[in-house]
Amino acid sequence: MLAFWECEIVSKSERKTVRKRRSPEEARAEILSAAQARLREFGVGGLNVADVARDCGMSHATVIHHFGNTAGMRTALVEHMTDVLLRDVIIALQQSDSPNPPDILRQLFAALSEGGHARLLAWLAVSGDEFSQGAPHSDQVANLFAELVPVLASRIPDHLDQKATAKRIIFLTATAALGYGIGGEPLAAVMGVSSEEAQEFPAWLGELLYPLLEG
Amino acid sequence: MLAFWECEIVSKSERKTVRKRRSPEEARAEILSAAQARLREFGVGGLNVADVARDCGMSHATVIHHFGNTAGMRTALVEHMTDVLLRDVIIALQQSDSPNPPDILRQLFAALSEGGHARLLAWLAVSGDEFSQGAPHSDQVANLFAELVPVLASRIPDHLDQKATAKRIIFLTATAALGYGIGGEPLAAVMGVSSEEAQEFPAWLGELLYPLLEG
DNA sequence: ATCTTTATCTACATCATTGTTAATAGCTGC
DNA sequence: GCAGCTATTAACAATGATGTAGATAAAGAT
Repeated sequence: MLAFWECEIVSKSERKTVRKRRSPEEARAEILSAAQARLREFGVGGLNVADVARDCGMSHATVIHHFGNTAGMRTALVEHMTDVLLRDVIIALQQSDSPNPPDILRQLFAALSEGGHARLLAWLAVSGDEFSQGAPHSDQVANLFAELVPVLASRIPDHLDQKATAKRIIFLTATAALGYGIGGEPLAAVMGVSSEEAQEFPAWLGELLYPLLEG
Repeated sequence: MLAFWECEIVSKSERKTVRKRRSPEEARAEILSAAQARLREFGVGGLNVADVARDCGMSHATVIHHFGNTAGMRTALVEHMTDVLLRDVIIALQQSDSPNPPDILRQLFAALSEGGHARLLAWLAVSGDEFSQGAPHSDQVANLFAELVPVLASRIPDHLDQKATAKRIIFLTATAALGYGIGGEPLAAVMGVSSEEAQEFPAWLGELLYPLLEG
């Protein structure tokens, strides 16, 4: 049996937690990673500082220390995810160095529909202007498309409006990839389409567009 | 100048608010309408009972009285919106009584991309299982597609797998409509596509698929 | 070693949202 | 008119999330 002051001292000394001290960059990266995982698993509702902090093994005050407030954390997350999205698209377009337009389109489709990118864009579209600060880098995306259009246009038969058709093809590829990435799985399920058939879909779309790129 | 007890009586009698008494059906409809408007304008974050109630000119306790709790209101909203979505799709497919497959596809595209239906589906996809109770009526949707597939398949050339091709065409139309409804506007803006050009896109898609339906 | 910096923690204050309860008021039927 | 039903309300309670303040500890610098 201890006297009350001893109890107090002991309990206070036992409560001394070991702190894991990170560099600011490490801390931010760790937090954003956990936040992204929570977003994937629990949706928008899971994006609160307390839960994210617990996933990182830190107190929520630390999260606020690094991002200012909850909104700061969220916009930083959007910025990070759009950065990754843009990087993936750029890589996809550069990777298909064989300037074979169907290949390019397939890469574009994959880059937009995979890796949760479509879900990110859907989230941005649905979360009413709440995260538009960290929104996609319009200029870079515009440049990307501006470079892509003439590549496709040069392959399109003369009797068509080459530039307009190229834009439409890209537009179709992008919208289909978006819809595929967001609702492809449940849609396939409800249509009785097997997952193998669904996975062949991008290739089929490429073949469908091939006649337009034979010029 | 009034004595304090008179003040009290007057203030209490003046505080008697006039109540607008609705039928349960009216109240539910009014609440769901306001909730849908808030969802459109403020996104998922705007869906709390207090704000919805204020938009209806009632207290939030009334909303809870009619739906049990906040989750009840939200699932009821999802149910209502998916009902409307399904109804619109059915109407669209029946309306094109001229069994001209390109027309059918165009109607399907319009029904899925317009009226905020695409945004609803995106919302469902992003809101991690939070509202899956009120999710689309899988059976009816499956029946819908089951009826649609043979109509298209009969028009598809023999040398192709008619049923598989029909499914792919429907799949493409649906995913493109989804992506178009969700991200068509900002995508067109960043691609330098005018809104007129974007509005012609569904028709162009129909023409693109036309050769497959000439059988 | 000592100092400085700052990432981290605990504890508290604040606010928003949700849900409950008891009273009230607007209908409908008699 | 009167009575019963219930939609509606105000007020309160409870919970959770956010943000703040001061103390503390881990690292580097001197």
